[in-house]
Amino acid sequence: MAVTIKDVAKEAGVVHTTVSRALSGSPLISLETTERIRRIAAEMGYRPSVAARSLKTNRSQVLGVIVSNINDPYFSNVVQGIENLAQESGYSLFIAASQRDPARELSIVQTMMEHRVDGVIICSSSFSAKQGRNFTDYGVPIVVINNQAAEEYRYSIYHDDLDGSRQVTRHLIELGHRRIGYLGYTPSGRTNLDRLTGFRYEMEAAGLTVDPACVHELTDDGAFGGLTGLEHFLQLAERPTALVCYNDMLAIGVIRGLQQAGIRVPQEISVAGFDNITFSAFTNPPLTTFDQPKHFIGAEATRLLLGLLSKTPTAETHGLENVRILKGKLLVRESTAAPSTSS
Amino acid sequence: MAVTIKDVAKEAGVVHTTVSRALSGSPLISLETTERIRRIAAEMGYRPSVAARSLKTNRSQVLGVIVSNINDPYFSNVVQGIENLAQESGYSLFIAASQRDPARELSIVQTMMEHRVDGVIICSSSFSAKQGRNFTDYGVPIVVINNQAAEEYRYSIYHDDLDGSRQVTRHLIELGHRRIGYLGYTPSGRTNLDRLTGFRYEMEAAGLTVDPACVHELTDDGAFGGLTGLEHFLQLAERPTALVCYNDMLAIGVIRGLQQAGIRVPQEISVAGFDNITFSAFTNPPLTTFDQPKHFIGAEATRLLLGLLSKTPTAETHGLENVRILKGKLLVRESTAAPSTSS
DNA sequence: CTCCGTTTAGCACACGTGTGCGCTTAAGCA
DNA sequence: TGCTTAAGCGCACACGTGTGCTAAACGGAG
Repeated sequence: MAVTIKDVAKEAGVVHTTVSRALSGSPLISLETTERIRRIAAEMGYRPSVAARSLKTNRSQVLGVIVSNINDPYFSNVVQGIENLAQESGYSLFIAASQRDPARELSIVQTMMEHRVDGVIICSSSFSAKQGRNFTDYGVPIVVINNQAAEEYRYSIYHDDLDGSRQVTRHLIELGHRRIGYLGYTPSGRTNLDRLTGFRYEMEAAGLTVDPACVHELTDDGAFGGLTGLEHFLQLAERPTALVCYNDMLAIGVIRGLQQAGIRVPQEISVAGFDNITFSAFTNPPLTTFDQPKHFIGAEATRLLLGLLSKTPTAETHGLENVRILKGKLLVRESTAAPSTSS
Repeated sequence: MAVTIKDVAKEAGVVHTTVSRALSGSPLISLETTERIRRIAAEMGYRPSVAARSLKTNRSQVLGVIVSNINDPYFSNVVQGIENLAQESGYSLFIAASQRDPARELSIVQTMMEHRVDGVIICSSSFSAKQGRNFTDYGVPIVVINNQAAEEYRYSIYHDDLDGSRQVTRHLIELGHRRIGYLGYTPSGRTNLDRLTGFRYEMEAAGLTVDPACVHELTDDGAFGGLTGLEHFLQLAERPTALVCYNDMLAIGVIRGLQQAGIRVPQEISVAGFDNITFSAFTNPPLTTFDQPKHFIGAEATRLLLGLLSKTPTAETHGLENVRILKGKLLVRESTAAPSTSS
């Protein structure tokens, strides 16, 4: 079908071996022959078959990327970071969405194994560690991003959610809020836990108590989750004057819900998000949030993975940081303000 | 490294061909042998090498997906539709972002050719037709989604932008608007042109003239583009009372800009978007837009491509629709209303 | 008991590429 | 001229899988 190395060889009047060496720049072939063969190969539009090559070399030049959901502004930012670096380095990307469905996770792992991906980046907080083990058992290196099963994996990139959540909470406290609520999302596991812990930590540090009724957790992320989550807080006899949300999508839903209820943000209630997705700069009012370096996280994960690949499997991976924790920064916009004095 | 078909054969005490036939369910092998071999293969955790297989069969079980930008809510919706169907059908996805950069487009095409993808879905309005020809020249089928170079490709899925834009415009006219502006995005080519044409068509049908100053086009999409685009309209001596935006992202930027300028939406000016991305239900006010069936578009493109693959290349592709035009529906929310009587 | 048909499994080769090793040719030197 | 050496290139094989053809085993019929 396509033009092979043998076709090029025939055209150049040499054997395919010589072509192979010429294209890879082997010193065994004279410079002029190399030049000539390369020219002919280019003219014929020769493209090596990765399939055949990977059969010999055991390298597919493909990285697997597993996300929960492609259609999520947070992940697509991270994936873009991965893609940029991978493409520069000559790697292609298999992207698959697990949808947090175990059957689908299994299917993804099997397919990626069959394709002999060189490495995997798991960018899904809830991906089962058992499935991950399938990769490592076969010598396929894995880097995880913000995964809940921290200890199960050797190489990982994390965002310092605890620190971030503390900064957000402290910001609200410094504005004068005393009764602050937290709206969480349990399926993300550790990530949610860290953010909740940061919230609690800072509240206690300020000598404030956290009313159990002021911590509400959902199993639905996304803006619609924010709408339903808000109802809980509105029903409270004593409403909080500020809300810390697990992520921006929830916060966006909360703000929308408050507007529908005729409650002004931030005059009557302050709302803070987390992640800084593109849209959070365009809500009304613009959302105060914590800017997570999403693109950079993706790039760092890729860099770590490529580093693992360049070493021989047996060599000591000394010098590579196995776990990196990245920090973001607080982004104060207009959805947070001092509480009204009347309360 | 991994367990091969020969390892299984040795374990089962047969030759590798027998294993190959047993796994593919060939009638040449007795039922009991087949069962036994399958059990052993499963126990050993055997996973066939797609690389080796595709060498023989010339099928890689991989589809290439090319988008302009992964980090775009419109595309990620479409890609999710593609991914769902592809995974069901046992295909994996190579996803690459062109970033509207010709050098990067070339690199993507070459890489995908090297991996011998079975088919390609181009979901980037501006992808160069010259690059596309590279695929078809080598017999790799292509399906394009909303591409600007309609005629260059044989198989394509389109959204009826002309119809959609007419519906949006008519909606505004019926509300009583007479002076309506259009904010476009030229790099998307045909898509933008269709939406502009639909706008003009409906204006003329209502006997309204389109002031050239009321048509403004950008080379930057995204919400920030909306902010800068709005400035043009605010500087006009006679401002339009309604704005039709090329997409939701622009509209979101426009709404934000209007709020910053202290102009009320929709009381003083109505704003409409296009695409119905998730976020447009959560702007303030919620955005009137045209709901494009993004997920379905992706699924249809995949279905078309899989259909092409199931036929032999020489067979007549009779019965397959080469071009499908899908329709969406108008979604009236709260960012549009009758113009104030004072104007 | 032999012959033939049927079922089952093995042999050999091919796909496109990379690599160790050996062969040919020319040049250098005595 | 004959020998050594190096340069340049080809031969053969391997990677893991699929397929056409062939060989063996078995059973039934004459």
